[in-house]
Amino acid sequence: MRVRLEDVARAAGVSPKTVSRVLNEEANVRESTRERVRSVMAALNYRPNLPARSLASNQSFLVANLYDNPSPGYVTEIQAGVLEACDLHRYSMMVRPLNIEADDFLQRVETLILYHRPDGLVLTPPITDHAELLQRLNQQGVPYASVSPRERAGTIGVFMDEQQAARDMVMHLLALGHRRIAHVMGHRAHGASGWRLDGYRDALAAGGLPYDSTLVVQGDFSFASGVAAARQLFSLQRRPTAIFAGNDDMASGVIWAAAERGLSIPNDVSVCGFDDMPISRQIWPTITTIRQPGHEMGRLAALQLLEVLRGSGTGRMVEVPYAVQLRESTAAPGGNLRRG
Amino acid sequence: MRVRLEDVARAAGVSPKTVSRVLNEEANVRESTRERVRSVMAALNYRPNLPARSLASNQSFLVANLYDNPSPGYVTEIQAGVLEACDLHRYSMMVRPLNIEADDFLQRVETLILYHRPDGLVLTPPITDHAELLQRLNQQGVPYASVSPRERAGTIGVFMDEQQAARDMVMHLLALGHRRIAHVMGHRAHGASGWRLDGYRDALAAGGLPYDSTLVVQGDFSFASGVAAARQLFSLQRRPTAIFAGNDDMASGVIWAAAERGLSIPNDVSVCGFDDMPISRQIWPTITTIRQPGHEMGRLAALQLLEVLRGSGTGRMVEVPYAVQLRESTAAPGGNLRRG
DNA sequence: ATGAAAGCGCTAACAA
DNA sequence: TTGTTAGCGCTTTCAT
Repeated sequence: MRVRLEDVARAAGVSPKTVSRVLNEEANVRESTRERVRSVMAALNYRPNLPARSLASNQSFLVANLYDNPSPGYVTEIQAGVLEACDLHRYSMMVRPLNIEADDFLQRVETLILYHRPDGLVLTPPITDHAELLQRLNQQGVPYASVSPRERAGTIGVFMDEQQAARDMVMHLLALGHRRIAHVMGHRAHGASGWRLDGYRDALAAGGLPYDSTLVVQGDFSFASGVAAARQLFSLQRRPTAIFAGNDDMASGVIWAAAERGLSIPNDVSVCGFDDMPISRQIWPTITTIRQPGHEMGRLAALQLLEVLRGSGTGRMVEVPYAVQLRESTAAPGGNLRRG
Repeated sequence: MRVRLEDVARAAGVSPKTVSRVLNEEANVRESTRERVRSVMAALNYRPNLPARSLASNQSFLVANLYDNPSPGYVTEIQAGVLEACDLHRYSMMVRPLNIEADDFLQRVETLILYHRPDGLVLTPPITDHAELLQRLNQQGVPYASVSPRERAGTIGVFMDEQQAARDMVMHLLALGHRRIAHVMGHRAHGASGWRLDGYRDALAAGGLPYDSTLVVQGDFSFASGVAAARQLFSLQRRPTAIFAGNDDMASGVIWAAAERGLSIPNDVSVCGFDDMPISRQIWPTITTIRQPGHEMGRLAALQLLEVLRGSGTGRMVEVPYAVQLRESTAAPGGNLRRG
């Protein structure tokens, strides 16, 4: 038979309630008692029964990670970070892919909450910005932490200064001597698309360049949209000498379209992306991009949530640093790339 | 207050046990009663309390998906499939990245099992082949289903005829006229590496070509190992005209190394991969590969497991079909590729 | 600082 | 086919 809390209590010569106190790190236990109980737990290899705890305490010790993101690299990084934080405090994590545009999106989240009763949620973009969902969560008192939400006020979680990062990225292109710089925007539903566009505009302004709307093409963060956008840009009378894509998938699409058209990168066109996903290191040339620490962001967001769940704090909106990752896809206009 | 099973019973004019029977799809309930209870459940928007069910029935309704796989694309596909199957039967899924080579690998799985008490596991390669783990699971009576295990006998889950697929892939190269075909092997710990090598050898034999060990290079399924292997192959006195990489990540590494060396693909060298991961469509040229239906495999493996868990069957080892995906990275030796 | 009693919401075992 | 009783392993509330 499995070791129960009662067995630990008997072996330690205390009441079940005291063992429970130790288990839950509650106050009002003498330090010597606490240690004795702990050592008995270890000796008996005791593991609390999660369902029993949940039933009695009305907590599930469960964090649900909701996402609707086409990038497997991003998703798994965030997941691993959330899991690390959950493990630390012995919470479980469940993951939930969703389709934010489906008719039954809210219904599905509702069912998840009613059925699994997670103590809290970690939201990732674009779910972070679904106004109706957030409103319901607030109404129902379901705690959540957000990764890169559009609206940071009144929310806990984690963010990066994406606008500044995008600005730095484009400043790098300016510093190389580019004057005709295009931008491929991400999906409208994502806050990131706006921030990255704003950073692009900031850099142009800082460089004394006018904003030219023919150089800004709508994409949706997918590889295919990067290809389409690049085809459009390459057909322009005056081709841009550099393209800042809103993420790495689109940047790889741009590079693909360049190859299709016989353009050499970065000789004929410089290309840069955003996120530092694996693909940015796996194509030729490797992509200059912005390093976004996905694992760390998942971990920090979950930690803020857990602070609330455990009553050990209120959680904050934490900022994480980015870094410009220079690789081979950017060079001075007409610059050269070793090619064999 | 939340709706409980007792509330449903009262409203339907039956005993709690009868409601429980309906909930668990047990026999011995008159059809009319069953329907009445169901409609009351729906009317009250009743959701069973999972912890209470677990505590009373000693089941967790939880399936854990264990993996140690460097490919995010593969992992998320499998995950989504497992989740779909779990949803169907109202089981939850938790995911668990692990490091199979860590000293505490077994310890970690043990802790997971003791703490979360999943009713069953879905294993993915290479965890499927960890002899000691399998032995323990069998000892402890923890049910599991495997995706592409090395040893299929006595196991339930899902597999693909990878050897045959690899053979087909290489036969395609032979059909194009290649006679000097290299192979980059995957990680030794993965059964897939062996099957794919065997398929390569089968094809050579079928084509009447000798096996040349200088044309077979050890990799580990990573992009970097593909680069390294290709550098080695490209340095050979007599360069291969085609390279069959053990997966798409390595194939993209080969293509990267070709670009580095100024070799054109498929003009100078044909390259093909395996798995049909997103990267195979996101680089130039797109990669000829074997389509492996990850989502479907995850789904089917989980369904076999759930059959066992729900007592509705014993589960089987299911085979799924593959398909050769012809793309732009393969052509006849000296063949041509449109390049602008 | 510690303990005793009650009960969380469901299902198992048994009874009718 | 349906119902009754007991109890899963823990935490809560309240007492001491």
